[in-house]
Amino acid sequence: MVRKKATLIDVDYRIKGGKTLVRLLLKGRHLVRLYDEYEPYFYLDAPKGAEKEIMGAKVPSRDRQVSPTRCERAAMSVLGKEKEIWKVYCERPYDIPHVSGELAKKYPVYENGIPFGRRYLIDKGLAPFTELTYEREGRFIKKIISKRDSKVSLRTMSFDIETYNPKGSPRPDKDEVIMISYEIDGERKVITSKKIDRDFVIVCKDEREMIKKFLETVKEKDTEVLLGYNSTVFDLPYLKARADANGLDFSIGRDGSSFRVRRQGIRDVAEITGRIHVDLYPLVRFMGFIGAFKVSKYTLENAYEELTGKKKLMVGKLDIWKMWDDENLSAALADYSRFDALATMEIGKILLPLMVEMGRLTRLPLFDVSSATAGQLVESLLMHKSFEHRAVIPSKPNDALAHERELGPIKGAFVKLPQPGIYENMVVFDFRGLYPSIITSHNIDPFTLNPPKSVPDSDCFISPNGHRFLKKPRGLIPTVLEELIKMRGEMKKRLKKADKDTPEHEQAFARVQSLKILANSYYGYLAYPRSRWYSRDCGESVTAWGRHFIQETIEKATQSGFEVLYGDTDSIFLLLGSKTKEDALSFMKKVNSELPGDMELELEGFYPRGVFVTKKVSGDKETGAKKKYALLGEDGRIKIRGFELVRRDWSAIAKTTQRRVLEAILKHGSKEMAVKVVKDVIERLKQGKVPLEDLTIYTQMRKDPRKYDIKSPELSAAEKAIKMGVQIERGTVIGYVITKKGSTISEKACLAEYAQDYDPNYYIDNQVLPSVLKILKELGYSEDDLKFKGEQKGLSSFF
DNA sequence: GCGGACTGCTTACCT
DNA sequence: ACAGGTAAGCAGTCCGCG
Repeated sequence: MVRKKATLIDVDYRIKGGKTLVRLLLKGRHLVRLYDEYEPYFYLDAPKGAEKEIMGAKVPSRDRQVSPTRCERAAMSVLGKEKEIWKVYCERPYDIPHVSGELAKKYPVYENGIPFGRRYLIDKGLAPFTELTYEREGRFIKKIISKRDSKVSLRTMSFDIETYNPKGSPRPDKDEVIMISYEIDGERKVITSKKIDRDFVIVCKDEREMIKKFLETVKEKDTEVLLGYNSTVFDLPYLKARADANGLDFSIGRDGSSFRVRRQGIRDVAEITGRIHVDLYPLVRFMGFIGAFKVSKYTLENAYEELTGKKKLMVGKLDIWKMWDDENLSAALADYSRFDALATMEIGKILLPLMVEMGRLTRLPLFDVSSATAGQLVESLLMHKSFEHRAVIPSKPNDALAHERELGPIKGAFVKLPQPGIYENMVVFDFRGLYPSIITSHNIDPFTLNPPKSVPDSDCFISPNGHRFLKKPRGLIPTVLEELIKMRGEMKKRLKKADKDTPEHEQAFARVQSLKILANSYYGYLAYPRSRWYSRDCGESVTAWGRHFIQETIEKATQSGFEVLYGDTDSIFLLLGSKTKEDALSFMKKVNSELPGDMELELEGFYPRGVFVTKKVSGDKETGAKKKYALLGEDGRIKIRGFELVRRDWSAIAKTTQRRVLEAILKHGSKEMAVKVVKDVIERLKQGKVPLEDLTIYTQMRKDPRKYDIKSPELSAAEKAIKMGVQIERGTVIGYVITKKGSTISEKACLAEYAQDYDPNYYIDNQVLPSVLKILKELGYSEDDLKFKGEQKGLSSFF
């Protein structure tokens, strides 16, 4: 028996000799794989006398008829009630869905659909990135003695490929890989088959040797984490296809295997045995989606530039093959290729610490956490906590139930209609973590919901829509959420104390971030139709209380003599008017003294000026627009929400002009300046002086280009490009320009790369003017002033 | 035959 | 594939208009 220490990295399982062996990947000085025997099982809520019936179940599994191996009674908390149920064991993890599926026809089944590696982590109370002290015998773990947080560093390689693309997009069956760049341990190289005079270039005799060299390097460097950018969809499959074409095994795994692509939700993930493949592209998108890091475009270039603040070396994608063919330019192409590996590595350095902390927190291994959805993060932690509380983990709903849940969406938040205009001296308050604090303050949980009638109202929280929640005992979800909020508070203190640019600071930052992301996802998970802990009544109650508190606060503010301009979900915008900042703060204090539990109204800020605009409507009803405003902060910065300016599907020319108009009005209070800005831009547009990149409109194709019902400008541009050989599929963000050629806007649309000219009238009438007029209108320009009734030329004639 | 009102599809935003 | 609420563009259709 040997006592050892190592950090837990990953976990999966193998079947050997009819036994299921959990396989742990640990890192001490080196990576080691150790095994532990563990039996797969699920729970069944069947009567005491059902043993014969359970053991008698016989169903086809993967390769043969299987039955449970044994079963036993277990005392558990089942959907909020203490009772005895059956714990049913099977030989192999993949027998579980078959056997439980059969028995589910008659009795409720719990804890299904848990991947076996995770099952093991849950039952042993283990989290990735913790250091285990354990006793081992041969290749088996005998006993885990202790565990603690660990700062493990993983050998990380970034990589990227360039391909020959004379037809626009490269064709994996014909077009060669011309460069493979990578970075590991500060060594940044480009593998290529052309003699290029650069000291970082590794020259191979042909494509086959290049791929071989790359695979050897991955192996020799003992790569533990492999970072790519869109590598699941592009680099890995392309390399594999080229390896096949060259009669080469694409043996990138630690055991010499290739990679496996698995469908996860709507996207694919690529797994590599013995290494952790992290595709940063979906990760960058996910970060934006949950509001952690937001980038305006998801290209490697843009993500790198916006996340690091540095400029990336670029070449035109369509020129790559020409550069390769041109002796004078192939060195520049190598520089670019090498930069891709660097950019990928740098993005990894920003996102990986966050993934590691999120993994620790949710107990998910790095690969899983890097490819997880928000729902999986929440669910993972809840499953662990549920186990700790000896409560059965609810099963995932089947498709029929999930679809049924989707049919009745839950009523959401309240948004107050603003009165359009320009205002001075405002104060904005918002509820800190509104939904999480509502959940913890009212003990909202599927199993504290609707107690028996015999429980008096005084022992319940009653939601505005009439649902009752037991005050005691605490539900699992409020308990876990409360822990997260508390941890975040403590971690924020630690973050403040830590010196910048230290490992402590980086870790505290990543933890604060992870905790925030996670805590904010609980409400969504409760109302998510495929959630194990779905409860329509809970979800409805959270939003009902949300609407209740924001509306109550608006009433209180009005009664206290403030004019309430706007509010959305958890925020209220007040006009100070004759009142002082102190009055506002004492109002906030008063509100807080009347709020229950953890709920708190916070000062978001004071704003000397702000503007709300009119909603664009056909007809003559004029109302304010929700979710669109601009505020001038006391520090001179402008906070802009919802305007064209913050949308990627508007051209830069419209957006910068709108920004300059807002600055002229909010900062300088000058409408003359604003009008001059607009006149100048229109003049430049008319003279054809505006570069195409300022006119490009970016839109994501959210469907397969063949599956649209109607023709839109972006679809029309995409179709033209596809004809020329450009690859455009679901998810591609395309940039297009409205050109002079054609009659409808769609006909005029053309992919930016191929555009030769632009239609100034479109950019004046449909881009610049609409986006600035809605603001200028608040300065007293009347509708008629701006429209020039009867004028056929449209708005452009006004300026 | 033309413009305005309106609808449906679509995207991207706010919290 | 965590939720709902919202604005707004463009294409297409309907409707009035002697």
